[in-house]
Amino acid sequence: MTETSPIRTRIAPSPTGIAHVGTAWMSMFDLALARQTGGQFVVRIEDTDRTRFVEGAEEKIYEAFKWLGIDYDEGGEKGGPYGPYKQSERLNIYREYIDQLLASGHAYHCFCTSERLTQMREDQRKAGELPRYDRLCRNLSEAEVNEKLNAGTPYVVRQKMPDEGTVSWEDAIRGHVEFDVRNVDDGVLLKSDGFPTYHFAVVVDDHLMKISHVLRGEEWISSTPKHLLLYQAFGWQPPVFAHMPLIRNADKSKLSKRKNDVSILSYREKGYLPEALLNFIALLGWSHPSGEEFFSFEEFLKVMALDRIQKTGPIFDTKKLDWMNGMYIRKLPVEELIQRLQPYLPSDFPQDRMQQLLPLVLERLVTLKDIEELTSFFYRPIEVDAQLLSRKSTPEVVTQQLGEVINAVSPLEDWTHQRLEGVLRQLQEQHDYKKSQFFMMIRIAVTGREFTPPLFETLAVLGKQLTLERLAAAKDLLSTPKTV
RNA sequence: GGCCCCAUCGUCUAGAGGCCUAGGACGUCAGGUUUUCAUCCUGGUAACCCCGGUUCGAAUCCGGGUGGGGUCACCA
Repeated sequence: MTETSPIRTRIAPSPTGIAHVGTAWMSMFDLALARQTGGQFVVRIEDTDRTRFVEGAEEKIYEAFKWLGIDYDEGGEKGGPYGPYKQSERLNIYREYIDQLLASGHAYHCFCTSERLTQMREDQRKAGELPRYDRLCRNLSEAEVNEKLNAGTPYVVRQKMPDEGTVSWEDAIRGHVEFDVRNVDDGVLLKSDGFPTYHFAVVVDDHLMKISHVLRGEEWISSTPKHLLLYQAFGWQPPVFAHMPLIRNADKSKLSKRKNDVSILSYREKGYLPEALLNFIALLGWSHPSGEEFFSFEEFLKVMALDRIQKTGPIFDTKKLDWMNGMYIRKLPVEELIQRLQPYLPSDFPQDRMQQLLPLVLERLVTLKDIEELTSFFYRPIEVDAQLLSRKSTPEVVTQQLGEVINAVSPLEDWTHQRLEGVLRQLQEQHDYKKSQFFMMIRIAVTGREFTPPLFETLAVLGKQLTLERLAAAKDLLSTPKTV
């Protein structure tokens, strides 16, 4: 079997926008195959569409890979022995191979204008036929072709499909797949601007870069016959194809940025840990042989095998990612967590109190970014809603209770949560106050919120001075007679 | 519409003929712990698309339906 020989894989992103989670997902599998066999994982930039090129998109991809820890071997910013790894820099190479195809009769010049093609498709649509090139230029004589060429007529080069027969391959994920060539169009190989189309460039590059296994989305299945026919025309050995399922939106359509957040870097911005994201997407369409759900990227690279990849397209539902991220955060050693938290801390965050604050909110963090929202009342002025404060009682009672609380805690010498708890519980029991009302009142008075970390610890960390100030302010808030 | 791919709880999945009265995880619901939220613990809810066939036996194999998806560009 081929398992023992080194596998060379590649990811071929187009710099047309954001770094896509699908790219990272596919790359994980590519990397695993390469690592397991001592092969290489290559990054090739497919920038043959000048109209969709986005400045900076390529850099985003490298940045995303770096953040995730997806370490490729060749291409990208690293270069390598089969470069250039950017298609726009390989134009002369494609030209050379196009000429080869033209000479061998596997391709032909087409001078049809886009207007004619549009009209042709329109007519076909009206006639109920399937839209495809009518092969008008396929039988142009050499003289006719030369004449047009000499006249400088714009042209494209098309692939000459066989008239009949079938093309098939053994897909590593789907098994035997077969197409009738009569369903394959005479597609464009070289565009009029001199750039190759994806279909042509991908075949030439994969061959020249010695890619042995092509992992790509299911969306490419229907164009694989074109690619296979090109390999045949060149007399090249095609790679193993493995068509992965398509990740989907909730409505089952192909994952899109319109319906989902598919930007890798935006997950970083939102405070997700790269290891959590990686673990989460590894579980899409694949499962660990042991049934484990939590495993490191290293572990994944070791145990991944194509035969555990599902054929059905998984829906990208990040609910589980939220849960997983929280779990990963809580498993991090405190010192490391503090380091990871740094980029998400607001400028006014009291770094010197991190050791006190973190334990209070640790189990409430879903993302790293939550740290700000969860701790802000410790170091920023609060706003207390009078209505909320006396919601479960009356302003009079609350005013009185707050007074008692102030009297009870004011004398405290050691401001610890144990002492605070002792004093306040005693007060509550002494008057037989309803716990939920009494403690919630204090909570709202000193934090302005209903949901906070445990009350006594919160008070302890808040400090005596600030606690008393806020209690007094809350009391004033209610006792100040409202003038109508 | 042609061609192609696919089909297990709401979601991610286990399952490669009997171990399945279909397992796990997330979510959700209920309860416990608790001064709130969260964490944690316990329990519940919930699926093999349909119809044939093969077989002693089918979630698993075959066929047909149905459903969903992809693709039909000088985009990838």
